[in-house]
Amino acid sequence: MDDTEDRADALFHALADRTRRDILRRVLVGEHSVTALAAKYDMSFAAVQKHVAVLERAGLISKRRSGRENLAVGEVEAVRSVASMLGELEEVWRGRVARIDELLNTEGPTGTSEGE
Amino acid sequence: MDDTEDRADALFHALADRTRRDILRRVLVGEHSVTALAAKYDMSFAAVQKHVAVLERAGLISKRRSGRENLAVGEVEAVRSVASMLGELEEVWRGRVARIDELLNTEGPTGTSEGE
DNA sequence: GCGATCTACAACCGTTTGGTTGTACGTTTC
DNA sequence: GAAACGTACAACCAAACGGTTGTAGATCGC
Repeated sequence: MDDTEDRADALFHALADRTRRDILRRVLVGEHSVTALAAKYDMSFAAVQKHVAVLERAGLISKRRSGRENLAVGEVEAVRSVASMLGELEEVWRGRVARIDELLNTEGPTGTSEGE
Repeated sequence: MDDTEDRADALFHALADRTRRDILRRVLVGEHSVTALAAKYDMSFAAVQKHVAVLERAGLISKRRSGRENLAVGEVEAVRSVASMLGELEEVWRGRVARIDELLNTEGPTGTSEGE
Protein backbone atom coordinates (compact mmCIF):
# COMPACT_ATOMS: atom_id res chain seq x y z
CA MET A 1 0.00 0.00 0.00
CA ASP A 2 2.59 2.57 1.05
CA ASP A 3 4.96 0.52 -0.97
CA THR A 4 5.27 3.39 -3.41
CA GLU A 5 6.05 5.64 -0.46
CA ASP A 6 8.94 3.37 0.52
CA ARG A 7 10.17 3.62 -3.03
CA ALA A 8 9.81 7.38 -3.06
CA ASP A 9 11.74 7.60 0.20
CA ALA A 10 14.59 5.58 -1.30
CA LEU A 11 14.62 7.48 -4.58
CA PHE A 12 14.58 10.97 -3.13
CA HIS A 13 17.04 10.02 -0.44
CA ALA A 14 19.42 8.60 -3.04
CA LEU A 15 19.16 11.83 -5.03
CA ALA A 16 19.68 14.02 -1.98
CA ASP A 17 23.47 13.77 -2.09
CA ARG A 18 25.60 15.59 -4.65
CA THR A 19 28.16 12.83 -4.93
CA ARG A 20 25.43 10.35 -5.74
CA ARG A 21 23.86 12.70 -8.28
CA ASP A 22 27.26 13.09 -9.89
CA ILE A 23 27.78 9.33 -10.01
CA LEU A 24 24.34 8.97 -11.55
CA ARG A 25 25.20 11.47 -14.29
CA ARG A 26 28.35 9.55 -15.14
CA VAL A 27 26.68 6.17 -15.32
CA LEU A 28 23.79 7.59 -17.35
CA VAL A 29 26.33 8.45 -20.01
CA GLY A 30 27.78 4.95 -19.98
CA GLU A 31 29.02 2.05 -17.88
CA HIS A 32 31.66 2.71 -15.24
CA SER A 33 33.39 0.32 -12.88
CA VAL A 34 33.19 1.14 -9.19
CA THR A 35 36.92 1.73 -9.11
CA ALA A 36 36.74 4.09 -12.09
CA LEU A 37 34.01 6.03 -10.30
CA ALA A 38 35.93 6.09 -7.03
CA ALA A 39 38.93 7.65 -8.77
CA LYS A 40 36.82 10.70 -9.56
CA TYR A 41 36.15 11.70 -5.98
CA ASP A 42 38.26 12.87 -3.13
CA MET A 43 37.13 10.16 -0.75
CA SER A 44 37.88 6.55 0.00
CA PHE A 45 36.91 3.72 -2.31
CA ALA A 46 34.63 2.30 0.38
CA ALA A 47 32.73 5.59 0.64
CA VAL A 48 32.07 5.69 -3.10
CA GLN A 49 31.10 2.05 -3.04
CA LYS A 50 28.51 2.83 -0.39
CA HIS A 51 27.08 5.62 -2.54
CA VAL A 52 26.84 3.22 -5.46
CA ALA A 53 25.05 0.74 -3.19
CA VAL A 54 22.51 3.39 -2.16
CA LEU A 55 21.83 4.23 -5.80
CA GLU A 56 21.47 0.56 -6.62
CA ARG A 57 19.08 -0.13 -3.74
CA ALA A 58 16.94 2.75 -4.96
CA GLY A 59 16.93 1.23 -8.44
CA LEU A 60 18.60 4.24 -10.01
CA ILE A 61 21.51 2.15 -11.28
CA SER A 62 22.15 -1.51 -11.96
CA LYS A 63 25.39 -3.45 -11.88
CA ARG A 64 26.81 -6.06 -14.20
CA ARG A 65 29.76 -8.29 -13.38
CA SER A 66 32.48 -8.42 -15.96
CA GLY A 67 35.42 -10.42 -14.74
CA ARG A 68 36.73 -8.74 -11.66
CA GLU A 69 35.07 -5.46 -12.55
CA ASN A 70 31.57 -4.45 -11.57
CA LEU A 71 30.08 -2.17 -14.18
CA ALA A 72 27.39 0.26 -13.11
CA VAL A 73 24.91 1.80 -15.51
CA GLY A 74 22.15 4.36 -14.90
CA GLU A 75 18.51 3.34 -15.06
CA VAL A 76 16.77 6.13 -16.88
CA GLU A 77 13.37 4.56 -16.20
CA ALA A 78 13.87 5.14 -12.49
CA VAL A 79 14.72 8.78 -13.16
CA ARG A 80 11.51 9.07 -15.16
CA SER A 81 9.51 7.50 -12.35
CA VAL A 82 10.74 10.21 -9.99
CA ALA A 83 9.78 12.83 -12.54
CA SER A 84 6.32 11.33 -12.73
CA MET A 85 5.96 11.58 -8.95
CA LEU A 86 6.64 15.28 -9.25
CA GLY A 87 4.19 15.46 -12.11
CA GLU A 88 1.57 14.03 -9.82
CA LEU A 89 2.35 16.73 -7.27
CA GLU A 90 1.82 19.32 -9.94
CA GLU A 91 -1.52 17.78 -10.81
CA VAL A 92 -2.49 18.00 -7.17
CA TRP A 93 -1.76 21.69 -7.40
CA ARG A 94 -3.80 22.02 -10.59
CA GLY A 95 -6.70 20.38 -8.79
CA ARG A 96 -6.77 17.72 -11.43
CA VAL A 97 -6.35 14.80 -9.09
CA ALA A 98 -9.61 12.91 -8.83
CA ARG A 99 -9.29 11.22 -5.43
CA ILE A 100 -6.96 13.49 -3.53
CA ASP A 101 -7.95 12.00 -0.20
CA GLU A 102 -6.44 8.72 -1.31
CA LEU A 103 -3.15 10.43 -1.94
CA LEU A 104 -3.16 12.16 1.41
CA ASN A 105 -2.04 10.39 4.51
CA THR A 106 -5.11 9.34 6.42
CA GLU A 107 -4.00 9.58 10.00
CA GLY A 108 -5.93 11.99 12.12
CA PRO A 109 -5.49 10.98 15.76
CA THR A 110 -8.81 12.79 16.22
CA GLY A 111 -10.55 9.88 14.63
CA THR A 112 -9.60 9.63 10.98
CA SER A 113 -12.51 11.85 10.09
CA GLU A 114 -10.49 13.92 7.62
CA GLY A 115 -13.53 15.97 6.81
CA GLU A 116 -11.66 19.01 8.07
CA MET B 1 28.90 27.67 -8.57
CA ASP B 2 27.68 24.63 -6.68
CA ASP B 3 24.95 26.87 -5.45
CA THR B 4 22.49 24.87 -7.49
CA GLU B 5 23.89 21.74 -5.89
CA ASP B 6 23.13 23.14 -2.44
CA ARG B 7 19.62 23.83 -3.64
CA ALA B 8 19.29 20.35 -5.09
CA ASP B 9 20.49 18.86 -1.79
CA ALA B 10 17.83 20.80 0.10
CA LEU B 11 15.05 20.01 -2.35
CA PHE B 12 15.65 16.28 -2.61
CA HIS B 13 16.25 15.98 1.11
CA ALA B 14 12.96 17.78 1.82
CA LEU B 15 11.15 15.39 -0.51
CA ALA B 16 12.80 12.31 0.97
CA ASP B 17 10.34 12.04 3.84
CA ARG B 18 6.77 10.82 3.41
CA THR B 19 5.33 13.12 6.03
CA ARG B 20 6.85 16.10 4.25
CA ARG B 21 5.58 14.90 0.88
CA ASP B 22 2.13 14.54 2.41
CA ILE B 23 2.27 18.03 3.88
CA LEU B 24 3.36 19.34 0.51
CA ARG B 25 0.37 17.71 -1.20
CA ARG B 26 -1.99 19.33 1.27
CA VAL B 27 -0.56 22.81 0.94
CA LEU B 28 -0.46 22.50 -2.85
CA VAL B 29 -4.23 22.15 -2.72
CA GLY B 30 -4.60 25.23 -0.54
CA GLU B 31 -3.37 27.14 2.49
CA HIS B 32 -3.15 25.33 5.81
CA SER B 33 -2.10 26.62 9.21
CA VAL B 34 0.69 24.73 10.95
CA THR B 35 -1.72 23.61 13.63
CA ALA B 36 -4.23 22.35 11.05
CA LEU B 37 -1.42 20.35 9.43
CA ALA B 38 -0.18 19.03 12.76
CA ALA B 39 -3.65 17.67 13.55
CA LYS B 40 -3.37 15.33 10.57
CA TYR B 41 -0.41 13.36 11.81
CA ASP B 42 0.22 11.08 14.73
CA MET B 43 3.16 13.05 16.07
CA SER B 44 3.81 16.11 18.16
CA PHE B 45 3.13 19.62 16.95
CA ALA B 46 6.82 20.44 17.19
CA ALA B 47 7.72 17.52 14.90
CA VAL B 48 5.29 18.69 12.22
CA GLN B 49 6.52 22.24 12.64
CA LYS B 50 10.06 21.05 11.96
CA HIS B 51 8.91 19.30 8.79
CA VAL B 52 7.22 22.50 7.66
CA ALA B 53 10.45 24.39 8.37
CA VAL B 54 12.45 21.94 6.24
CA LEU B 55 10.01 22.37 3.36
CA GLU B 56 10.17 26.14 3.74
CA ARG B 57 13.98 26.25 3.80
CA ALA B 58 13.98 24.22 0.61
CA GLY B 59 11.62 26.73 -0.94
CA LEU B 60 8.90 24.13 -1.51
CA ILE B 61 6.41 26.07 0.58
CA SER B 62 6.04 29.62 1.78
CA LYS B 63 4.33 30.98 4.87
CA ARG B 64 2.06 33.94 5.37
CA ARG B 65 1.18 35.37 8.73
CA SER B 66 -2.51 35.93 9.35
CA GLY B 67 -3.11 37.03 12.89
CA ARG B 68 -1.87 34.31 15.17
CA GLU B 69 -2.02 31.74 12.41
CA ASN B 70 0.80 30.97 10.02
CA LEU B 71 -0.59 29.80 6.70
CA ALA B 72 1.57 27.58 4.54
CA VAL B 73 1.10 27.22 0.80
CA GLY B 74 2.91 25.02 -1.69
CA GLU B 75 5.27 26.55 -4.22
CA VAL B 76 4.59 24.73 -7.45
CA GLU B 77 7.49 26.49 -9.13
CA ALA B 78 9.89 24.74 -6.79
CA VAL B 79 8.30 21.40 -7.66
CA ARG B 80 8.81 22.21 -11.32
CA SER B 81 12.44 23.13 -10.73
CA VAL B 82 13.04 19.66 -9.26
CA ALA B 83 11.33 18.12 -12.26
CA SER B 84 13.63 20.10 -14.53
CA MET B 85 16.68 18.78 -12.69
CA LEU B 86 15.47 15.28 -13.48
CA GLY B 87 14.82 16.34 -17.03
CA GLU B 88 18.43 17.39 -17.27
CA LEU B 89 19.48 13.95 -16.02
CA GLU B 90 17.42 12.40 -18.76
CA GLU B 91 19.12 14.60 -21.31
CA VAL B 92 22.46 13.44 -20.01
CA TRP B 93 21.29 9.91 -20.72
CA ARG B 94 20.14 10.90 -24.20
CA GLY B 95 23.59 12.34 -24.82
CA ARG B 96 21.98 15.64 -25.60
CA VAL B 97 23.90 17.62 -23.03
CA ALA B 98 26.43 19.81 -24.75
CA ARG B 99 29.04 20.30 -22.04
CA ILE B 100 28.69 17.25 -19.85
CA ASP B 101 32.05 17.79 -18.25
CA GLU B 102 30.71 21.01 -16.75
CA LEU B 103 27.90 19.07 -15.14
CA LEU B 104 30.19 16.45 -13.74
CA ASN B 105 32.07 16.98 -10.55
CA THR B 106 35.63 17.84 -11.45
CA GLU B 107 37.60 16.37 -8.61
CA GLY B 108 40.06 13.73 -9.60
CA PRO B 109 42.72 13.55 -6.88
CA THR B 110 44.87 12.14 -9.66
CA GLY B 111 45.19 15.58 -11.09
CA THR B 112 41.85 16.79 -12.40
CA SER B 113 42.66 15.40 -15.78
CA GLU B 114 39.21 13.94 -16.27
CA GLY B 115 40.17 12.67 -19.65
CA GLU B 116 39.39 9.16 -18.43
C1' DG C 1 -7.11 41.63 31.83
C1' DC C 2 -7.09 36.66 31.41
C1' DG C 3 -7.41 32.25 29.60
C1' DA C 4 -7.12 29.77 25.41
C1' DT C 5 -4.88 29.33 20.97
C1' DC C 6 -1.08 29.36 17.53
C1' DT C 7 3.50 29.43 16.98
C1' DA C 8 8.58 29.23 17.67
C1' DC C 9 12.55 27.30 19.55
C1' DA C 10 15.81 25.14 22.82
C1' DA C 11 17.37 20.88 24.92
C1' DC C 12 17.58 16.22 24.78
C1' DC C 13 17.72 11.32 22.82
C1' DG C 14 18.06 7.10 19.86
C1' DT C 15 18.95 5.99 15.06
C1' DT C 16 20.68 6.84 10.61
C1' DT C 17 24.11 8.86 7.53
C1' DG C 18 28.47 9.63 5.44
C1' DG C 19 32.85 9.03 6.16
C1' DT C 20 37.10 6.27 7.73
C1' DT C 21 40.39 2.00 8.10
C1' DG C 22 41.12 -2.81 7.90
C1' DT C 23 40.33 -7.42 6.28
C1' DA C 24 39.06 -10.91 2.98
C1' DC C 25 37.98 -12.97 -1.42
C1' DG C 26 37.67 -13.65 -6.54
C1' DT C 27 40.15 -12.42 -10.92
C1' DT C 28 43.77 -11.24 -13.78
C1' DT C 29 48.62 -11.16 -15.18
C1' DC C 30 53.17 -12.70 -15.51
C1' DG D 1 51.74 -19.69 -7.93
C1' DA D 2 52.44 -15.00 -6.46
C1' DA D 3 51.67 -10.27 -6.90
C1' DA D 4 48.47 -6.88 -8.27
C1' DC D 5 43.84 -5.47 -9.07
C1' DG D 6 38.70 -4.88 -8.23
C1' DT D 7 35.40 -5.59 -5.02
C1' DA D 8 32.72 -6.41 -0.77
C1' DC D 9 31.91 -5.85 3.94
C1' DA D 10 32.62 -5.25 8.96
C1' DA D 11 33.75 -2.08 12.70
C1' DC D 12 34.12 2.28 14.16
C1' DC D 13 33.19 7.50 14.58
C1' DA D 14 31.28 12.28 14.36
C1' DA D 15 27.43 14.66 12.60
C1' DA D 16 22.76 14.99 11.07
C1' DC D 17 17.92 13.36 11.36
C1' DG D 18 13.41 12.62 13.27
C1' DG D 19 11.27 12.51 17.15
C1' DT D 20 10.18 14.07 22.10
C1' DT D 21 9.08 17.51 26.12
C1' DG D 22 9.23 21.96 27.95
C1' DT D 23 9.28 27.00 27.86
C1' DA D 24 7.94 31.38 26.04
C1' DG D 25 5.96 35.07 22.99
C1' DA D 26 1.92 36.89 20.17
C1' DT D 27 -2.81 37.10 19.24
C1' DC D 28 -7.75 36.25 19.82
C1' DG D 29 -12.23 35.93 22.51
C1' DC D 30 -14.73 37.27 26.35
